[in-house]
Amino acid sequence: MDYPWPTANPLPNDYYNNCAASQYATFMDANRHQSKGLLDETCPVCGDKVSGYHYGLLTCESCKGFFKRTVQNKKVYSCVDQQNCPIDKTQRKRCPYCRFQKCLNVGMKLEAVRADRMRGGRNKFGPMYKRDRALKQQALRQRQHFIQYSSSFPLQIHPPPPVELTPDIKPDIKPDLGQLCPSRIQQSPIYEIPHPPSAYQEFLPPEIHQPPGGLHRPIPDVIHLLTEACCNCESSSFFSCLSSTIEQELMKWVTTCSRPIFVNENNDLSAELINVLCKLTDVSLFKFVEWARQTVLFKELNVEDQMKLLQKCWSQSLLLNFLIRQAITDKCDELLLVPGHSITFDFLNRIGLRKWTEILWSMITRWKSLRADEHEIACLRFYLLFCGDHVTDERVKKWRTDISNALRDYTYPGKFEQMLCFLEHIEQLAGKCEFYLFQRHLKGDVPCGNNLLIEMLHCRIA
DNA sequence: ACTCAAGGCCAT
DNA sequence: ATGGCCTTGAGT
Repeated sequence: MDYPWPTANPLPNDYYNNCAASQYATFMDANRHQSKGLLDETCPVCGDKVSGYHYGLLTCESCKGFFKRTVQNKKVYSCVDQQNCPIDKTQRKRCPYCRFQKCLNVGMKLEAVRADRMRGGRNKFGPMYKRDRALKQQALRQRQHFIQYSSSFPLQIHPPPPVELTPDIKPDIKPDLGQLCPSRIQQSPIYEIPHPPSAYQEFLPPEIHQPPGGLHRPIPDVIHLLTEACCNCESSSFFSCLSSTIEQELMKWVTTCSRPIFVNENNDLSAELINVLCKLTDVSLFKFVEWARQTVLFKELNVEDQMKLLQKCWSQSLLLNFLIRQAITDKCDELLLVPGHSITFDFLNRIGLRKWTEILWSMITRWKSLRADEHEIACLRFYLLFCGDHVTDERVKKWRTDISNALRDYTYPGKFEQMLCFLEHIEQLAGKCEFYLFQRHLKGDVPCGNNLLIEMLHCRIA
């Protein structure tokens, strides 16, 4: 059926029509209405108070009436301006053309207006409303869980302090990754590398004193198995895929923004930077899940158990992978992005990320001091992988015990405890990062495209 | 019997 | 034309 009114839509129609519609509504909802009930929300068209589900989504009473009148009476509007009039509670009457366009753009459904004008009853959207409600409730519960989860940790990742880019640096950020750490910045006398960092000491595991080498015991069979499974998880193909994607994303970002914005007006990571970081995380996450699902032991589990384990460990595993990669590089004053591309800590400090730099630097330093070999790293990877609770398969608990026993037997006395201690710190930091990302997600800073990442943020099990 | 998303009514 | 409130009726 053809409609005479505008149907311009910034997203493909099927984006709204499929189940994505309710997910989108939930996502938008979660952004706008963090701690309120379903009806304490704002209309996606004009921002007025929502009165219920109307024509596909939660809207206010007036936009419901407006949409109904427009469709029923087949009204044709025109815009006297540029067809981009602002629509809010006070100005919604000004331009019906733009108001109706916005109704369509947010996903109000023409087909929910009845041609026969029959009153009462239910339509085909009933199940969608139900599903949407359930998703909102789930999001609300998870958000509350995150808040509890977060408050149980003493450390907070606060926004970094404001650090102005010095005028001589700004024009030098060119669309070339090599330019991210130009030698002039590295040699700048103005900023000191936080060496050693003063903050976040309480966050660190104790100093590790490595005894002389040669204290490892024979390698248990289980460790051989795990080491073999890990040897290709950061293989060249795996890493080059990740590397080129990261490079492309960074390049795209640096070339798109005439001057990259790293922190926003609140001195928090800018939405643009979060956007890039989320894309990188999403790719890393995807690769990690891909590796886990085909790896020894894990692949024997049913999908439900696999999901539970991945939901529990994904952020910790990504952080551990990051630390492992970082330890490979010799430079102690640089953050390795991908092979061949690094950013100096000094540069990160300059762009306002000092607090983040300090945390990462501390973790990297302590990880390096652990001097874990490939067998120990494999054990830690799998130990994290099998740390999830509420798994139906009894073998998971046994595998976890076997791994920790094997690691204890293999390492020299005391190192096993140090490693577990380090994993606890990884868990804390990963939890903080996850919570921070979830908050940014609620603010709408995590782009919809990061499907796996968003799914993980939403599916965190209490 | 109750819910709630449709359409209808009518003061503004 | 708008928008707050009312009526309706299939689904639960």
